[in-house]
Amino acid sequence: MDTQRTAVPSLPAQYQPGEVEQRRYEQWVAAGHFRASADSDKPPFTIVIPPPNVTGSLHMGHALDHTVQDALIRRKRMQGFEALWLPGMDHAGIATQNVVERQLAAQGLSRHDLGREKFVERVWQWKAESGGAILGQMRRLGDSVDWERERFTMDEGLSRAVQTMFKRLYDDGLIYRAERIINWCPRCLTALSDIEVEHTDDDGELVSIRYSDEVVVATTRAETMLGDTAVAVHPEDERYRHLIGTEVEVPLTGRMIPIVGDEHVDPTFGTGMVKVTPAHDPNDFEIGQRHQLPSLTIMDERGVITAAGPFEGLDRFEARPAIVAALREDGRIVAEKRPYVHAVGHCSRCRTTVEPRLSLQWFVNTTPLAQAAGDAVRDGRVRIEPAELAKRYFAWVDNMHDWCISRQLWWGHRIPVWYGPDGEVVCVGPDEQPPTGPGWRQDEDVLDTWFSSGQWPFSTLGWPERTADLEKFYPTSVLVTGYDILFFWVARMMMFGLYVMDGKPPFEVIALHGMVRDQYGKKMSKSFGNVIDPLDWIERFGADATRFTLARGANPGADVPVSEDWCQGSRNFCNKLWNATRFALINGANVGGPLPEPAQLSPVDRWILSRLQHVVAEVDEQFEAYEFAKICDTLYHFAWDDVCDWYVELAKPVLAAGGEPAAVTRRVLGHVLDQVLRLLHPIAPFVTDELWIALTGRETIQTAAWPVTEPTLVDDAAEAELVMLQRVVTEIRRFRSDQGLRPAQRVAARLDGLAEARIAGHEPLIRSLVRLEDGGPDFSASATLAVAGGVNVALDTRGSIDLAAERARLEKDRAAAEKEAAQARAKLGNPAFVDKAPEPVVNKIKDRLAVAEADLARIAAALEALA
RNA sequence: GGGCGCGUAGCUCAGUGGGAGAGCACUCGCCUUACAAGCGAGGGGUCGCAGGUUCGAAACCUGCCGCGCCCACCA
Repeated sequence: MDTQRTAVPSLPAQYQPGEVEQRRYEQWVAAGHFRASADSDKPPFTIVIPPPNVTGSLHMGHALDHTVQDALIRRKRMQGFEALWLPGMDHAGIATQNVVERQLAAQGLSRHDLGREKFVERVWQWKAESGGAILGQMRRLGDSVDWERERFTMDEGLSRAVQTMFKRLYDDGLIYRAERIINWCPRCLTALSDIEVEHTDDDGELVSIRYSDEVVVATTRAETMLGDTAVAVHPEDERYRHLIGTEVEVPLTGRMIPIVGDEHVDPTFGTGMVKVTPAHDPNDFEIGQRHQLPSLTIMDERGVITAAGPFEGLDRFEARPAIVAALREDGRIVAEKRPYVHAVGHCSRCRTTVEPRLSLQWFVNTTPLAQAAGDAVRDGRVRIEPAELAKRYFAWVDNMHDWCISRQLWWGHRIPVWYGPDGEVVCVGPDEQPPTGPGWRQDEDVLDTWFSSGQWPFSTLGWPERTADLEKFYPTSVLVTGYDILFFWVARMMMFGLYVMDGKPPFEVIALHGMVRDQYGKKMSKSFGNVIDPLDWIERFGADATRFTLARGANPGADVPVSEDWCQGSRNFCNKLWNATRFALINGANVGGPLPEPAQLSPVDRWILSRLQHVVAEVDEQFEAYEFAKICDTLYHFAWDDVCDWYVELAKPVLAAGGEPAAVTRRVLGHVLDQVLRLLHPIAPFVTDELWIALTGRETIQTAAWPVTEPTLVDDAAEAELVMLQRVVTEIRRFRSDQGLRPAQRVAARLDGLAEARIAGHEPLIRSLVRLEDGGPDFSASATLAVAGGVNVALDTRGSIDLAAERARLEKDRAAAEKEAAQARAKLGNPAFVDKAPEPVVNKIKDRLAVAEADLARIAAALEALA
């Protein structure tokens, strides 16, 4: 049995993660453990990383996202899958361009000073510097990504995918160019899609302006009146119906505009009259369309008034008060309300107030694509975890507006459309030559960054080519990301994937996690000063502790609160594993060969092996349900409570006694630790690998098989026996604690009733754990303690027992038992309960009553013995 | 304005119809030869409020109060 015993390496008493982590990670990469091959016979398991913004650095949210993905990948790898975790980064068009523009601004330059070509070159330079930092952070986290497949959304291959996708959508009539009111950022000087606009409730000022005696309109944006081309009223509004078809003069401009009737107007709001500015408001634009109103653009792309007159050249926010002042002077202002809180859109990248602007842009007609994206989830081909979040997904895809994809930026994929001298428009595919000749020019704009990241699950695998990778690894298995980009990114990938991959959705499961928050549930923000850098934790507590802390808080779809205290707890847990393994090594734990025959196993061995089977089954279920918090909880308690606090403590006397029982225990201990380390490896890869190698002498835990349950090892009797043993031990310890008996102090005692409690065989163990010694033949008790399961302990402490304290304790226990018994009797005395409750429930109550009554009897006997 | 969700121990959260749980924090006692980043014991909750359904509600229904998030073109 001891032949495979490993040499005892000298592990230090405390786990030092820093040294271990760097050494191990380089070994893992060098050994090629993270590489996946399309040629493999193993079934594929694929995750593509949500590509981080190339200019950013990884924050706690990434650490959470990566921990979850790495855990899934590592487990599948151990389960024998060809597991591919594909890394990469996103060029993040507008965000990246803004960063570089800010750098230029610090030198007093603008992108126009450099010109398009030089500017883009400059962004590539910045990408090279910044991207490297992210890759380094991923290594520190322990991400087992296939580095040979790292991709970037602006790579040649991915750019080819973008062009192919554009061309295909264009040819199918799903991409079109139109003049529309779009969200415009006057600072970034580009169009924004709906999702790039964030609404906040801002203070404004609502003024009512008298256009004529009968016409009074309200507005928060007085400056737009320079572009008014109508006033609208509800067609059914009795007050104003007679005005429809007449004209009114716009103050300050002298322009005559018609009054039209339009259903959009809410007669109950304000005066029930609306000024209509088709070029500067999306609603007004629609009203304009319906009534063939002209659109008067009164502002340039920077938000500066261009309408001729006294306000020309003023910024929109200067023009507003100036116009209000001028109107007031004219006596045109009839009412003012301020502050007036209303929703205002801001550029999500720079916070500038968005200006609705009439302009010519490219759009994707999302109607058929969004329909398919919704159906794939509705019909179960794609599962959203947690399922409740599917409602949000549907709310989005079922109400999707057409997607504005052109951006007036330089950093990104240029729109592959050429315009000819005679108004020709040619969309050019990746293998086609763009038209040449005088007068031809390419569209200046680039595509929305989500247009390329939306193709990530297949473009990274080689699409549009039908590569071996694409065949093997698409569709991907699970997409792990925060619920915050369910709309931005996930819905786009669904639309594109279904569209070009023969209706195959890009992933089987969408596993959503929440946002990382601080220990009070507050959002982490720089201004609040509660941001935690994952690298700081990795350095102080280790990557495993950081990962465990995040995973431990990760309930599906829910936000994840973290704090340094909790990370410290995780670090302590890693150290606990470390020391448990140290104990095992010192005591010659054996990890080779089959487990001993059942007949050789002690009840304690059978108990821990049985518990292990439950744990393996639970962890598997929890993994399948993405219940990371529960995985951590299960393993934490099994490793710490069952293995360390009970099994190891119970094993000590056995190991000390030596002989065959000790050999059996060494084998069981080795097995249990081996399995626990495997189960924990996906979450805490470093410490488990280090310990497993020390324990087994083998190369790495990464390729060790994932534990499977062994039903023959489930042993209910042994579990019941240990529960009783634990209760008795705990009760005796409580007595010792209550009595202030020093842990080292031995007490003479006689244990009565162990046979009735079916733990007679454990008497030596119990005595050893709670330091009770045999009183010998002339034993005479000075006190009696009633403990669980019919066990009484007769003690002789030579007069040092505080009888009053013990009596008080027993009285308290009796009160509790009486309450319990009374409750049970009341239930059983209720005919409705006995009649209607299911039988197991009734039996349970009967059992409970029996136990309570037995407890009462024991307590009474003990009290009598005290007296 | 529309939609979704939450309110359980001091803090953060599990628990979805039958004995109120975990981690951290707290109290007491211990350096018991794996671990003081540890060991043992303990205290602490009318499960937001009010009704209802049920033999039985923290859980299911209704209303109210409080909080959060997402979406949104009421000037």
